[in-house]
Amino acid sequence: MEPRWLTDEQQDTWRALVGLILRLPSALDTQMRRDAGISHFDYLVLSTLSTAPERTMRMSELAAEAEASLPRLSQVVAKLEKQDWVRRAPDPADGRYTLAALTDTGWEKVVATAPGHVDEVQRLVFDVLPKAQQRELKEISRRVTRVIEGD
Amino acid sequence: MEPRWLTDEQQDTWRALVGLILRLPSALDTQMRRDAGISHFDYLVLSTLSTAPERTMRMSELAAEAEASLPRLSQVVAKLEKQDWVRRAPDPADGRYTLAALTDTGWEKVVATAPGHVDEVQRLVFDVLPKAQQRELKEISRRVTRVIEGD
DNA sequence: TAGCTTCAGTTAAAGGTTTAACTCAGAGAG
DNA sequence: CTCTCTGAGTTAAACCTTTAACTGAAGCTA
Repeated sequence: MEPRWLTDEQQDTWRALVGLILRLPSALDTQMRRDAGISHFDYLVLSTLSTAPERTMRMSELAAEAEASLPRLSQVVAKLEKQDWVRRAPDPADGRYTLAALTDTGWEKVVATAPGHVDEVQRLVFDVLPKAQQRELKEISRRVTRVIEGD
Repeated sequence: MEPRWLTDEQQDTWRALVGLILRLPSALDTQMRRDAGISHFDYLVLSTLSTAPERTMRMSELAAEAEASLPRLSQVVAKLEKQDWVRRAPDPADGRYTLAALTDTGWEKVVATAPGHVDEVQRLVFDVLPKAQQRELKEISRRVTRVIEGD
């Protein structure tokens, strides 16, 4: 069974994509650590919570939205809890779930941090891509993540 | 100075892209660990070396091609050296540089591992993207990484 | 030649992530 | 009612990555 080797064209594309997935995360991290003292993933957790009803979500829901494993989320939320940005409590409706809630100081942290983050996203991504490519990027990302989810 | 908030459309795109950059690396890692017992980054280092003249490169060159920091590369190469896949020696032409060379067993490891890797790349990326989107993906990735490099 | 500087590379420590084992609440079967 | 099963969440250990400090080779200046 002969493997399906990449064409030269595909190799170029693949190398470019690998460059992207290796560099973009660390670029986002750099900006967040420099300007807000937290990692990009910390911010993702806080900002995801900030958009939820009551600014509260179950840990497992939050993990799914933030594309994280539950152990990873658990560690990070423990850290955020020490800063008093998040608080955890068992779900009164079903003790198996844990509700994570954004505190007022956590909300303030998001508000203070969001502008620098969106500026960076604009600068790194949207400023350099014409509208048509922005549309393609959404479609491409969804198609690839859909396959991965299917596994 | 009002921050340049993302439009709804841009938010969708951004979320999709974040999903991609969080999931694709771990999907690649999963396949490599399962089928070859090494990380995707280990493979990237080995395969990059395998394409170099004499299968030999300076550490700093290799770090640049593999988009890695030098400390990270140094650790990984130390590990690969223990498996006798790579050997290091000072550059005779200039003792400040270190040459990393792929051994014969290292070459065999790449040959044995490549088919499973390319199959996975085809499956996750190229199989789900029409040619036009493949072209866009290359262009998009290059534009974004170019900005990041510029920093 | 001595001494300063620069830069490649390694090493050590701190922090983050993953994997596997464990705890515990609720649901269902007998 | 009790036993078992399932699945959410935490914890511990191994591993990996980053940051900062260190080593050592070559070049430059006096």
